[in-house]
Amino acid sequence: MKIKERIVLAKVPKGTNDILPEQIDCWYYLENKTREVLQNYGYREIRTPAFEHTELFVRGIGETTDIVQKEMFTFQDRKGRSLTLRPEGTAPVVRAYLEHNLGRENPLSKLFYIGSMFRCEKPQAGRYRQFNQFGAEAIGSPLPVIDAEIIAAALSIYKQLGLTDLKLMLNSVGCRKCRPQYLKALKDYFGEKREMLCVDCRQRYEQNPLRILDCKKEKCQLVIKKCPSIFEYLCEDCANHFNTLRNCLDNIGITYQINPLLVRGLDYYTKTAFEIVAEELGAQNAVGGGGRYDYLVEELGGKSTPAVGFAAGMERILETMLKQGIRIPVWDGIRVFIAVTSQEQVVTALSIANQIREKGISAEMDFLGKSLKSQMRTANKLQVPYVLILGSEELKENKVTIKDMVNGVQEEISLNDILAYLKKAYF
RNA sequence: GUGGGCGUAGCUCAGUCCGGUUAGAGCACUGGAUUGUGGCUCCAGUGGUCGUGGGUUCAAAUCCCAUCGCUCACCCCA
Repeated sequence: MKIKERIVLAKVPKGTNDILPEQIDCWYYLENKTREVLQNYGYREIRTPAFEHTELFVRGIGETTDIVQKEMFTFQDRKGRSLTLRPEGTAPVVRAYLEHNLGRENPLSKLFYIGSMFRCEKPQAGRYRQFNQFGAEAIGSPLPVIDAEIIAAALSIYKQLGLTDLKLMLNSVGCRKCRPQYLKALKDYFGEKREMLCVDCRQRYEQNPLRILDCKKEKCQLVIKKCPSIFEYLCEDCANHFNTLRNCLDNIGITYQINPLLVRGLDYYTKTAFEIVAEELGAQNAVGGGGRYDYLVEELGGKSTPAVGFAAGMERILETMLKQGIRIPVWDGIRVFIAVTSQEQVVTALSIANQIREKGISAEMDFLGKSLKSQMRTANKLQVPYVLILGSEELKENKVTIKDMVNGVQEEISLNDILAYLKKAYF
């Protein structure tokens, strides 16, 4: 094959990554801890397809959101139906909840997922086109105590992973009743000062004034600083919800920072909105976030059902773990290497290797016809604690040499004693 | 979509400013250092159209133009 062709063929698409064997232990560790913690909190795993009908996301996430407007991987199937690779996990979970009537079995469904999400953005640090998230959704309860629980579950995962110095940011974005009034107040406020806002914010002013609060531009910040606070406009229900949530969090020892400017990019949030940030990460510093979405189930065709959820970015978590120097347990590696002194013994070697493997001990041998010296080098590179050396002399007497690679000592043992010897070494 | 930085061996990079032997180093990889034995050391070897295309020149990794890729930031998010 020509070099030029190889350059294109042997290259991942932009914004995607291979996870190589040397990195896989991190992923196992993260996934296992996540499952463990979420199951302890009573959440059950659900797996939904990697793609859905486009309409699900348009309706669920919101037409005016950046995700829907410019970040979705949308394509047509052969019959012209529009499908989209899932850009987030909540809408698919709610879809599955409705499709399988999970609410009928159980008035409260506690579900979690782990999987890849897809967004067609320009990649940068901590942002990829295919990335992995885990998340949890509690569908069916309007009570603030479930908000507190799901926040606690998220924080517990980070804690179990050994992460420190994470900040929980908390806000309420109101509901159908009170948010329109706040939006009107924002419009009134920003309307007078429109000249001082950036181009993007003038656009946001028309589409979704709440988003202006998120703008990081200095001149906008000056205006935002003095804008009306959401907390002056929350209705009684929302205010009570928020206060009770705070009370719950205080009581279980979770510290948080109230940030009235915290606005999430998905339209479905109501009442509680939160974000968990790690300062190490720089520009893309959110390792997780979530909130309540009391209208989403209804929006997707179900009956009115309150719900709350969160999602976390797994690449960002691993990145933070790396920056915080957290050690991750790795695979033990191969325990026994079977070396041969000549090719006549390879079949015997294969047979012995399989016997060892069937007892649950990992074993490896040479498949390249290498010299004994070179096999020993391979064994050493694998950091194998024991090497079995099959020599013609010993085999005549049904014996093999077993070498302890740590202290370099070797002895001859009978073929029948191999398993007993290894078992003694490992159990 | 907008801007900045960077593309030389599998990896980390030197060489580029100021054009001039056959493009280098370390690590990694392969083999060897007396019969069938790893690590340390020593020796040798494999590996590069210097991202790609064009231009200037007697001569280009080096200068100019274009293009692609990577990366960081903005926007937004995980």
